Amino acid sequence: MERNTRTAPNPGHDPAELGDLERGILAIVWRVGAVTAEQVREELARPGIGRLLKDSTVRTVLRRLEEKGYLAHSVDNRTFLYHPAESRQRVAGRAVKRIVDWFCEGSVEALLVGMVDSKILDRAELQRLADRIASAQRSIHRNDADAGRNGTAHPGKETKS
Amino acid sequence: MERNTRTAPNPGHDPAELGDLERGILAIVWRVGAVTAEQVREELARPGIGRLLKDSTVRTVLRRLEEKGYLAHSVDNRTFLYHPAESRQRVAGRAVKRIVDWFCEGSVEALLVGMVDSKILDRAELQRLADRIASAQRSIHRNDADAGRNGTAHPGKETKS
DNA sequence: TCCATAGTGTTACTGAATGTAACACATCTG
DNA sequence: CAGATGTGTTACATTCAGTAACACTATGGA
Repeated sequence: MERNTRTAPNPGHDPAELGDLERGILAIVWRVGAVTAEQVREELARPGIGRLLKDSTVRTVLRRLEEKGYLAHSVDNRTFLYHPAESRQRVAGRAVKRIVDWFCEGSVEALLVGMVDSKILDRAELQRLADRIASAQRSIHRNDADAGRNGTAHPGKETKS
Repeated sequence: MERNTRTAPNPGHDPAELGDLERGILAIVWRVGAVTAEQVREELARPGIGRLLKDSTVRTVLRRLEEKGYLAHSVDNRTFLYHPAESRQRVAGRAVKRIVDWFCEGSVEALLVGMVDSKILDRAELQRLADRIASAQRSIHRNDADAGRNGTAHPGKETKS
């Protein structure tokens, strides 16, 4: 029982419903790649942003993130090794889709207009973006076929006892 | 005292922290333009999506939305007339900025890549987007100067008693 | 063999945000 | 003046995220 790297119980969870700590921990996992609860705990403590959290706190959040489908874990010699179940970009993409659906009636174009309008994107940047879309598309094309999906599906390392 | 069309107490509120009902009501206000609590109530009841809410419920949510800076109201003959304090696009823009900052390290490009990656945007659409950015920019340029910011700052109609 | 250590599983408490609404108060109108 | 209409205030239940304690279980060394 208990096969490692189990499937996420709830894929496609709404990323807007992540709290600050959850987001922070997710960021760490994305950055580091595969972490233990202890590592996460240390990472969190580093910049003095937050005091050192209790071990159980970190583990609770990690578990919740797994339940929500953001993380998966494998068991490396009795220790949980959490790793991303989805790439950051994928999560971001879904989050933005929701926003576009809710507030822009599904029009990505309208969204970009809104971003410029609210000074989030200036026209120069938008132009740069347009210029680069072609190359981005090429890169996407590559990723379409190989395992390059940043962070999705970690290569095995399962040394289950 | 109590000048009408008061200033939003909390502009720039995080749009991710809106509940379903709040979002729904906001959508109605954006669609209709300026509404009374009663109108909102009727609109909400229409598709049978939710049962008819009590009047006080709707008013509470409207008030909260105003507190959060999404709506403003003017008093038309003793009746509150709520109207958008910010355009949908602007709100969407802010929401997306947060997401980009959190999940894409500020790179809108990475976001677009992620959207394609998670099938939210297909390459054809992205291409169309690129093709249209120039014209969108022209349109933005126009909006830069005139009052065209969809939904922001409603023209007066204040018939305060 | 037996215990200390390292890790996990389970359960819980608190505060904030939302959905939902009752009730009291004010004002216009017939 | 009474009723209708509309606002102000207050409240309660739920849900979620932050935070953590405590119990349980292998594993490795004395």
